[in-house]
Amino acid sequence: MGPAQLVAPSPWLRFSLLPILGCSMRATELHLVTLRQPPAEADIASHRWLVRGGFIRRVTAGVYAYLPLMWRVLRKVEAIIREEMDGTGALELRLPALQPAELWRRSGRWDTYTAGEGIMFNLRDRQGRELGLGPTHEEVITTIAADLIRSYRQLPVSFYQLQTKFRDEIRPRFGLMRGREFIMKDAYSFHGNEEDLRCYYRIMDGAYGRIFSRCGLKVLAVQADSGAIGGAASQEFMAVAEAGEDLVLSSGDGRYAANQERAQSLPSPPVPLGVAEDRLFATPGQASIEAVCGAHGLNPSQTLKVLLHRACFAHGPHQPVLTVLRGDQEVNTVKLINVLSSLLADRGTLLALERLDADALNNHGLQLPVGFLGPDLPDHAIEGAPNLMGSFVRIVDATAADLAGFVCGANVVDQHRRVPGWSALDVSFTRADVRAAQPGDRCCHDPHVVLTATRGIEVGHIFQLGRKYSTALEANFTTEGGGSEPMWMGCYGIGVSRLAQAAVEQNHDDKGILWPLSIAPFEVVISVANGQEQEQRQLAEGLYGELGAAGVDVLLDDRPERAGVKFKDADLLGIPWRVVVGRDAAKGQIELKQRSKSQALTMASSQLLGKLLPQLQRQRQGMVPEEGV
RNA sequence: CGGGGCGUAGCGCAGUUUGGUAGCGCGCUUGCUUUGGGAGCAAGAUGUCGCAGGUUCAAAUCCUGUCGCCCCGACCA
Repeated sequence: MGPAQLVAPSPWLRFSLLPILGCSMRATELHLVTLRQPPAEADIASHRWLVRGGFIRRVTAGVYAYLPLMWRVLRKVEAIIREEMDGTGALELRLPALQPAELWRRSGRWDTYTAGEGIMFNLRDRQGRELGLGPTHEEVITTIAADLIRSYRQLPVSFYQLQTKFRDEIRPRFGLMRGREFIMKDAYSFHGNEEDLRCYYRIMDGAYGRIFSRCGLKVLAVQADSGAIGGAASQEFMAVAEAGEDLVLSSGDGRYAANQERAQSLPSPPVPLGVAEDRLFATPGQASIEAVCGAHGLNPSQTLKVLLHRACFAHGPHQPVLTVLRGDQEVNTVKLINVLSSLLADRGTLLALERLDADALNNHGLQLPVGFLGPDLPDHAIEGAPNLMGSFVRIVDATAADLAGFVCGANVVDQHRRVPGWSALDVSFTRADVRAAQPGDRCCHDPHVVLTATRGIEVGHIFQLGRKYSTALEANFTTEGGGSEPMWMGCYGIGVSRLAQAAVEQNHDDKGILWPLSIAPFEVVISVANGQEQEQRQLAEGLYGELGAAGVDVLLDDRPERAGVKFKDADLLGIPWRVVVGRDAAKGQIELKQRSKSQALTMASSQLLGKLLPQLQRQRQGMVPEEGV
């Protein structure tokens, strides 16, 4: 029979009796459900801890419920984002998630996002109208801007929203890292000229740096590919983490960092190969570069690698593509897609690029000497294949094009060929950079510096879109001179829910999460070691009231659990500061401990606020606490 | 979409090969004891064994289909 029952006979009554204490809360009211065992669904640390700590629950593949603890974290992240966005002059609004296909057809993205990548959830309503759930909002905001903005006098303007986004990911994974429904901050800016866009882009760049740093994340800003969204300059913000899905290549001198999709580097020089005359030689069963090199004492850089692809465009037949790289290089499909897109711009959007390996060729009804292909593979080799029309688009990477003599396949099984130079081959190529930069490659800006690899989680991406969408959607404004021009646009995204999980990925140990204070669900937890002791309860209640009144987000762990359980849970939840009210409560003494430290500090309870508040102030501004606490 | 794996209590799992009353640990409920790092004892509750067909006297177990989930790959502001 606890005293609580005397005060509040109905569990609902207590709400009307609650004093207003900021965002403080009692564990008995929080509906805290932690798991002792790691869930089977989770594969990476941050996912495991978020589920074990009772922050999130999976509803279906790639779709999560944010439980009250997580919601507190997300609200704090959002608050930081709002402050920084408002600081750039951006205006918050909220756009619909449900969008008409018509808008996406006007920008030309409906097919890419539904038929092509298939990333947009789409549906027909009862009248047969086609709709999509927004994976991004360029179309809607551009239409609105076109409606609102008439004159250069109204520019520039920037809108942002915090909203649920939908993407039908082929393989959702890692909890909130790659979900099919997630929270995103997206901002869109409109400008009268390109210089103004560039200027605001730099302002956003700065705001992004502050947002991530205030959220306690270690983030690398890297050059990025613009992808399906289009546009010119673009930069990604990568939270450094082993579990990250992206590979970042950066130079030790800090002057260059790029997503591997985009990264450029100097290839290693090839081992020279003098070829006196063009001749065939037998390579029985040697269908790989390694096999040929091993058997004939060659270096891979003395050979050519030939890859076949099938490019599916929105208009026109499927295009066969033949790509040549130096034997020691790998293709970068993102670069290849970009090259093909611009080369065949009249075919519309490139919907898919399928690699034609031996199996795929078989499925297309073709028998080619795979493993023995040469750059001069004749066009008639693919005649009769129902899904491949016309002649090859032939692309040669610079590394291959620059070779004087080389070894390549002879287009005959078990035959390779020594070729004295490209002039010996009677075919023409488009020269392009389609090779993947690799860690260890020399940097373009300084050949003495090599690229190193870091894995990262993309938590933000900013783009200078230019006038792609404003042109397609006729978002024009009247210029000072009285003419009419499409507006210049930028867009700026932050994966809010992903950011929160990235923070966990960067800040955990074997006991649980270590939230950065600025986004922790609570700043302080008061653990009552033994809730049956009158002195402990009273002292804890007093401190709870004081901290709450001082504007601290404090959790009072008043559950009827043993001390060990409360300590384990406090560590699991990752609350940055813990106040233990325990055996010395009768003497008015308490313990103060940081989640990240093993040492606790014993002090009189009257000293707590004086010690703690200045430290909290520092940490809220993104600084580390002083030593000795 | 290709390859692999898994669906049994709230969570983690055994049982499936060889068909025969549905189990273990944690959690949950009640009581007593305990009370500073996930307590002890005792008593208890909880399952359409993912779903639908089929085989059989009998199916968690065998067969067929189907749905869902996880991992690898492909893919991906």
